[in-house]
Amino acid sequence: MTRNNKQNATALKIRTTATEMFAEKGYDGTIMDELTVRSGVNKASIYYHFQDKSNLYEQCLTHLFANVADAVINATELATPGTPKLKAFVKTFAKLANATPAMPAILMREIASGGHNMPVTARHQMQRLLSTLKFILDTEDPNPNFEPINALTPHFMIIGSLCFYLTSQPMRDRIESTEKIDPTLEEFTQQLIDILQSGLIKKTKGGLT
Amino acid sequence: MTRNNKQNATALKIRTTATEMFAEKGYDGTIMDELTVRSGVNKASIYYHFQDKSNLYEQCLTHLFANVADAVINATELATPGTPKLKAFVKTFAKLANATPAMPAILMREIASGGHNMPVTARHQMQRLLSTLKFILDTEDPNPNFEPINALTPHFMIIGSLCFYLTSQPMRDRIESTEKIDPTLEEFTQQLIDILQSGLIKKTKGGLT
DNA sequence: ATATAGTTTAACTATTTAGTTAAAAATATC
DNA sequence: GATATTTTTAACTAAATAGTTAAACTATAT
Repeated sequence: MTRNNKQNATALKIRTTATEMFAEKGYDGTIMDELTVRSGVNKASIYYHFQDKSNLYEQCLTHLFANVADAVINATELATPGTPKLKAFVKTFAKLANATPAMPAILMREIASGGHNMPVTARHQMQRLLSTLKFILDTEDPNPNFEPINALTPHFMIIGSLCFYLTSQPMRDRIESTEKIDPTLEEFTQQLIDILQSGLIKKTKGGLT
Repeated sequence: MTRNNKQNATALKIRTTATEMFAEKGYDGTIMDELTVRSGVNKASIYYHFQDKSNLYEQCLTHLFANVADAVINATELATPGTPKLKAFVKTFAKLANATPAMPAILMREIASGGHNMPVTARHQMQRLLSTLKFILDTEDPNPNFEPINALTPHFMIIGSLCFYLTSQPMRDRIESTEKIDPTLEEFTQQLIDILQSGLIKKTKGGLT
């Protein structure tokens, strides 16, 4: 293992563990001494690689959100006529959020606190996602005739519901004792897609009051 | 002002300010000394009325969530044939969450951290909301023929999207410089209702893939 | 008016926590 | 393989923060 690899390994270990902890306990709830224990990296090493806690947080968030938007946007662009873009959008976001549970947790905390500690880069990624959804709904391809609508509503219906579903899973698991009634992520995602597609598509007969 | 009134006034002032702060900064981000400044109540008075920070937090959350479920459930029960229950559910929750912005913020933080510091009473209120929505979708009155679906999906579509919309408002206000494109809460709520009603209603022709 | 219980106050204490230091160890460069 | 550079280490410091104390104040009942 070369020095560069080792440096990368240490810094990566710090960032990975820190991201987990920030997601679990929030910025203020994350204690640097606990990070040294959980990461197995000495405190001064942390401060060597990342100048201070706030910088560490910033780097964690930047890395965390960096690939999400790319992956989702990429997946929607690859969507073939047989695979509607909206479906690709939802499915890819769901898959990524599930694989990286720190992302929805930190996103929820950050939004709840007005995004005051959210790095601009991270915020930009979320805005890119919204723009992409807006484009999908406007160009209505390959699904014809989406009703004109402000994209913010379906956007938050997707992001919001999936973040709530995923982050509430441990809580729900603790509650349900007798019957296992909750939908799986796949079921949840499919229902979400179905409702959105039926709800967004141009209707000949008007909806209910 | 009697002594009892004064006691109530002080305790109420503490709880109100603390709830605001917990919503803004989270549990660990809320500093007791800052609470004394913002509430104008001496520190020892806080510890007199509430034994410690964790107890104060518990009481804040209990009070915060206590009336939300009641109000929403009450509104759905009062829904007349002309006012669908689903619409009443969404509109009432939206109204309450908007009037009490601490509620969605704290809910998001708590769910993000696995609900480990959420008082059972507060959690029960959220479960009551879910049960109510489940009942609405099952009894399909006065809207006929809701497609059988696990209520968790529309539940999180409602709660999740509204929490995201409301708590992200300060963040969005900071960004948008040129054009004011975001929907108002009323518009957002109406779109949400429309999509859900169209998406949940029993379809003769099957939806898209 | 006074005794009593409830309430508020300013100053204090103990602990936790972010961040530092200087030396040792590992690694690269010559 | 000696020398310079980067990285890691344990012990330390300064500041922030939760919680305490004992005295002063207030309202109410006797």
